[in-house]
Amino acid sequence: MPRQTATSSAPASTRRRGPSMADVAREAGVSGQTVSRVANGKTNVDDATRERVLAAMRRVGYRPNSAARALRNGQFRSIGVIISALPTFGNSRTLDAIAAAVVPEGFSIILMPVTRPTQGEVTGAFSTLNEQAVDGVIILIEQHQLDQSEIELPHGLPVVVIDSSARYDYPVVDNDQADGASRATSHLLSLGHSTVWHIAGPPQSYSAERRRKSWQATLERAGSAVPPALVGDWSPESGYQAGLRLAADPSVTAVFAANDQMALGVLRALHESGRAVPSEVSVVGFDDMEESAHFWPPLTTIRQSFEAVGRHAVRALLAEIETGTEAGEPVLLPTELVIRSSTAPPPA
Amino acid sequence: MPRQTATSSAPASTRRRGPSMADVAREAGVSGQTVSRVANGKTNVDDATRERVLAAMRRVGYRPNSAARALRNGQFRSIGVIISALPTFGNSRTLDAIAAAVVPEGFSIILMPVTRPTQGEVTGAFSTLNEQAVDGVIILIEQHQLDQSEIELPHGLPVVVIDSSARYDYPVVDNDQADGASRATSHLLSLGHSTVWHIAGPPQSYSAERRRKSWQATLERAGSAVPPALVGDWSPESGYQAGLRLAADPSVTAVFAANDQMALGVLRALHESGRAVPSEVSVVGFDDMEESAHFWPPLTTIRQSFEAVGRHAVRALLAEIETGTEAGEPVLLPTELVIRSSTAPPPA
DNA sequence: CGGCGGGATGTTTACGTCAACATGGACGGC
DNA sequence: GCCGTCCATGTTGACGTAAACATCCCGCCG
Repeated sequence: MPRQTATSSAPASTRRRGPSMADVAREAGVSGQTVSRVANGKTNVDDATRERVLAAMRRVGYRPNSAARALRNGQFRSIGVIISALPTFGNSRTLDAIAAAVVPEGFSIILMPVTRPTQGEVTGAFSTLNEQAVDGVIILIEQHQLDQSEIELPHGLPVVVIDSSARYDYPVVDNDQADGASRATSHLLSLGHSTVWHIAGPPQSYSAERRRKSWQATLERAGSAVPPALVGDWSPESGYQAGLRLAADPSVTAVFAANDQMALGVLRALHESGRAVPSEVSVVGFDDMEESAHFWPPLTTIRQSFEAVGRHAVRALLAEIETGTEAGEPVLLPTELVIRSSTAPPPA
Repeated sequence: MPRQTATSSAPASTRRRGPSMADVAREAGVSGQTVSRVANGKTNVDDATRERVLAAMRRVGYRPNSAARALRNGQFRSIGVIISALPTFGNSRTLDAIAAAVVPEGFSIILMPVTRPTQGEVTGAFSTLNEQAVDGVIILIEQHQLDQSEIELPHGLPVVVIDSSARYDYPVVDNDQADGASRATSHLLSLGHSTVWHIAGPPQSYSAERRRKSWQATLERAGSAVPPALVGDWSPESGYQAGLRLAADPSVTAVFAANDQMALGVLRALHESGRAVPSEVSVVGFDDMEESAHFWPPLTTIRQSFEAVGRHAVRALLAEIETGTEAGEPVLLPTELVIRSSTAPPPA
C-alpha cells in the first residue's frame, strides 16, 4: 500500500498540531520573524503590521508552542514540586502557596507526587521530571527513610528543600519547629502545670523529631520531669489511642500533641473518659488548622505560616534559577501561639 | 567590546544546557540516531552497542530533553489541572488521586491554580497553560461565577470537568451529590425525626446547590415540612453561626450540614448552647474527612470517594487524548452513609 | 559462488521558535 | 544632493529529537 499523505480529512488518530507562526505569517502576509516579534511584544514593529498579525493570529487560532520555545531558549519556565502526602493539611497549604507565588512570575508547576518517600520513588520522580523538563525543583517530603546523601539529584539543577533539617546541601526553608514546640510547652508550664506530656509524630519525620526534642529541652530547661513521649502517626486515630492511655493516668494534667489532628483524638479520648478539658487536663496542638477553632473545646495551638514557607521557597528557588547561585542561610519562619479554650491552670 | 564567546568557565548567568544526544553519540562513537534508539528502548540495536551507549550516557550524565521530544512528537505527555481552592479537603484529595493515576501512564501534571474562579482567571489559566503545553485538561473548580458558555476553551483540546453539573459540553465526572444528600436526609427521617434542617454551602457552588435540592426533594417525597435552608460557606465558622441559630430553636432535632467542617461548627454551637448530641439533636455531615470519626461525638456523615473521581477523570481524559473521541455519559460515583454517634432518634 | 534478505547503523530532515545578521527604505544634516 | 542612521522587516540557522530513508555487512540458499 502506498504511503498515505495526511490531507484535509485526517483520521481521528492523527495528532493534529495547532497552527504555527508560519501559518500566521502566511495569513498576515509577513515573515515568521515578525510574527515572533508581535508574539513577544517587541516594540520595533509597525502598528499597522502588528494589528494585521494580531488579527491573523485570532483568525487561525494561534497559540505559541511552548515546547519549541523551551527548546529554543533552554528554559522551561516551570518548576517541579516533589511532594508526598499531598492531601495533608500543611502540604496542601504549602503547595497552594507555592503555586500562587510562582504563577505571577510566569512559571508553571509540574507536580511529582511520590507515594512513599523511598529512595527509588524519589529518584524515579527526578528522572521522570528529567533534568530538562524543569528549571528548578522544590522538595516537600515530610518523612524520609533516607539520608540526604542517598538522594541522587541531577547535578546543577537548582533545588530548594522545605524542611528545617540542616542535613541538606540545598537551601532550606521551613517553619521553626523548635520554636513552636517550645512555645507550646512553655505556655503550659507557665499556667502552673508541673510537667507536660507529649504525643509525638512518627520518628521518621524530621519535624516530628524536632518538636519532640524541643519539648524535651524546654522541660529540662525549666527543671521539670520529662515523661516518656508517646508516639503517634499524625492521625486523629493515633491521637485517640494515645489519649486513652493518658486519660487513664490521673497525674496527667497537660498534653502537647505534635499536631492538631492528634490533639483532636486526645480531646475525644478525654471526653469519653470523663475527664474535663481544660479544667482537669489542658491540651495544646500544633498547626492551627481551620477546624481547630471549632473543636470542643476550641483548641489552643501553634500557628505556622505555610503561606510564608511557600513564598520563601519560591523566592529562593527563583533567585537560584536567575543568578545561578544558591541562597545562603536556611530560612526559619517564626510560629505563633494561639490561645483558645483547651488550656487552663491545673486543678488545685 | 567584542562579543564574548562562552567557554569553559561561563559566567553564572549563562544557562548551561545539559549534554544532548550528540554528546553521547560522540562519546560512544556512534550516531545520534543510535543513541535515540537506545534511549527509546528500540530492539534493533546490537547488545554491545547498547551497552556502550548506556555507559556513555552515564558518563556524560545524559537526560533526554523533553522540550525537544515534545516538539518532535507533537505530544507533551502532560495534562493540566485547573484548580481553585486547592487546600480544600476534597480538592486536595482529588488532585492527589489524579496525580497518582496519571504518573503510571507516563504523564505528568501541570498545576494551574486560579485564585478566584472568574472568567478572566480561568481563561488566563488556559492561555498560560497554552494549547500546546498540555495534551489535555482537567477542570476542578468548585464554585463558578460563570456559565459554561462563557468559558472560552481552545478548541480541540481534550477536557474533562469534575462537577456533577450537566451544563457542560465536556465529559463530566463527580460524586453523586444528590444521592449523598438524599441518603443523609433519609437516614434522619428513618430515625423518626419529623423533618431535617439543612445548612447549605454557598449558592455559587454547584455541588452545594445539588445537595440542597436533593435534601428538599427527599423531604417532599417523604411528605415532611421543608424548613428554610440556612446557608454557610463551607467553613466551620459559618457552620457555627448557623448552629447557634438552630440551637436556639427547641423544635430543631435533626440537622444535615452540607459538609463536615460546617457540621463541626454546628457541634460546637450545640455544645455551647447545652444541647446534647445526639440525644436532643442529631447531626449529619458530608465528606467523611479523616477527622470526622474523632469529632465529639463522632460524626455520622456521607463518604465520597475522591480517589475514584480522580481515577475516572484521568481515565476519561486519557481515552480522549488517545482516541480523539469524547467519553459519552457523565460518570456519577455513588456515595456511602457512614453511621457514627451523632445521630439518634429524636427525644420522646 | 553470486545474489538476496534482513538486521544494524548512519544520514537527512522537519518539528516551531527566535537570536543574529542582512536588507532596504525614509529621513536628516551638512 | 550625498551619506550616514535608524527603523521595519526578511533570511538563515540552531536548539535536541526521532521518523523516514539510505547504506552496509553478514549469512544463507539456489
